[in-house]
Amino acid sequence: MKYLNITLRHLRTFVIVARYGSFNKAADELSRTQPAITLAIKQLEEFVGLKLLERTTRRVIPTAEGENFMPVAERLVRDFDAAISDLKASAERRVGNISIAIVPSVANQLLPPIIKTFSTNFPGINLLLNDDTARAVQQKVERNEVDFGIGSIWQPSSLLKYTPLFADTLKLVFHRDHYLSKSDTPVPWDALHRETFLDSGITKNMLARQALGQSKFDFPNITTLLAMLRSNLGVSVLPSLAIPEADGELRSRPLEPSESRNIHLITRNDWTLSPAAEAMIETIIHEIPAQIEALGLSPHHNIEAE
Amino acid sequence: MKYLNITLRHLRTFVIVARYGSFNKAADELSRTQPAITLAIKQLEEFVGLKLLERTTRRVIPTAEGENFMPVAERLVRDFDAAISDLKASAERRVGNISIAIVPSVANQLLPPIIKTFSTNFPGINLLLNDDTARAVQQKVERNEVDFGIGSIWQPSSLLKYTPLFADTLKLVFHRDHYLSKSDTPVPWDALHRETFLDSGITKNMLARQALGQSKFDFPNITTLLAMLRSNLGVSVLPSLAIPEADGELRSRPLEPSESRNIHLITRNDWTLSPAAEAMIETIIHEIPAQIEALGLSPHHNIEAE
DNA sequence: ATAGGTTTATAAGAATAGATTATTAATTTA
DNA sequence: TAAATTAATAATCTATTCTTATAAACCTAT
Repeated sequence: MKYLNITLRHLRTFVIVARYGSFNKAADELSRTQPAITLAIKQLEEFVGLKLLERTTRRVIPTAEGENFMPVAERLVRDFDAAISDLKASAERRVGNISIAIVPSVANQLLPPIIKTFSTNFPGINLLLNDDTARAVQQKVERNEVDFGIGSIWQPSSLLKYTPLFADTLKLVFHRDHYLSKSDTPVPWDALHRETFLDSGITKNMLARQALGQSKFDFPNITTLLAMLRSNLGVSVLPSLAIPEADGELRSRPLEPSESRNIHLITRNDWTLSPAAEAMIETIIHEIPAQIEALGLSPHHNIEAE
Repeated sequence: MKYLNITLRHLRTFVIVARYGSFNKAADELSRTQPAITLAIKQLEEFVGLKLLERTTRRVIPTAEGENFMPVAERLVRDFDAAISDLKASAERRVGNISIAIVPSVANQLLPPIIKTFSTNFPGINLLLNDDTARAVQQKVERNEVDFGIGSIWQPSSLLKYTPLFADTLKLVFHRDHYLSKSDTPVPWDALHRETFLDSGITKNMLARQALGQSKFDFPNITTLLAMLRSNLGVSVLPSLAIPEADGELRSRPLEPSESRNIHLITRNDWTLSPAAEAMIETIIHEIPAQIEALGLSPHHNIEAE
């Protein structure tokens, strides 16, 4: 025995021996043999330089110091076990915290039922939802401010991994009094040149954008844009999720050729997700088909980056 | 790796690695090699089923769970170390409680300066002094009510260990008006037959007692006995420690042959003393010579039991 | 781009601690 | 006084936990 290391096992042994008042019973309880117990107690006593258990072949009782040390040792053992089992609990996804960055359209229309499912399945997990623009979503994931993001691709980054979730079809939106609302057939993109086009944060960075030329109006905030549309200032192109479903004033028509914004799950390449976050992602991927079905969206296509 | 046991060493390793952000630095700090650290972290992570440290070859940072676990692990390590070092501190006699059973004569005359020395050397130790008769001292030690006793031997017991400390010489005591006070030469024991002998708890159980025959007076309480002597009722034999030093009314003469009461340290055979008690005993044994010198007593002789 | 240096991971071997079996010594109980 | 129970000891074996050596991954600088 060179340099002895005292471990929790020594304390655990001590506690059990003191509790049972017997080396044999303790050995039994701990599924070890009696000499192993003798050794452990001996090591502990030698290390601290104190006799902790007074023992004859017939009786084992703690010395004064042993008596004092009992509750301390018990607490240490308990605390340790509790800490490890807490850690395991979080590994088993029973507890945890998740923060998600997400674009508002998805957050508002698609996510609520998914969150409901998730929170009944994992009641111990706290969820923090940040809605933000596609750009901010990407940045927050890059900076590790959130566990993962949901949104479209702002600028592809090698730091990030994009997992396509579904495609949000772009539609032309306008006021019900607008002349376009007379029909609901697909509108060719060219037709937009004739319209007052209201640009949004969403369309500003898209492929089809080039076809539109420069627009006079630019509303990064969706709510403002919708207000403009409601006052029939012009037309805009929006992903269907961003169009309020039950808005009596607004109408929309498909575009020709059909174009869509792909919504991705955005994670960091080099980062391991917490089990809680992983569980959330599993739920999302599992529930998405039912939701896009319900909202009449298509699965993803036209994937820009993988 | 069969069934893995997580120990504090794993937590300690984790804490250091997380703190330094480096396996190599941690290995250095812990005086182990880097692969040992890798293994320990791997074991911990496998056991709890969680990645706690996100590591590339360049950087080591805790995951969300690792971050949460850090303060917990740190506290466990700290608490453990504190508990062990407290235990060692008590082994180093810095704290403790001692209770002693002691005969009043020793307690009053011999012990005060010793206690003073002790309490300056070990300020953290509490002392409880029970004065009692020699018989009660012995009983209290037997029953483990005190850490040890100091007194004469009442009835030798195999349970107890007697360590002679010094010999308290018996003297003949009487009033200054008594005719014996005319001289101060040794008095033969035979001479006592002619005197009214006042028996005490102390002399009642002694060897020389037989020489005295049956006495008419029996005062188990020393104070009463002294009062009787002061009223010149008769003479008595007392160990010198029991004779008040500055009592103008009383006188004493040595006995011939000289007889003495041996004062012992009394401990239980089968019991380990607390370090505090052991320190006290060491002080007593160390200080006794100076004290018996000061009081003019002799070292022990005539040892009845060993 | 590439080479060099730094860092963690892996594999194999050695060292050490811990466990077990068998036995002894001691103490209580009948 | 004998039997039974219990802790201590000794010797052997097992398994964990180190170390050495090497590889793979990644950043930095030229």
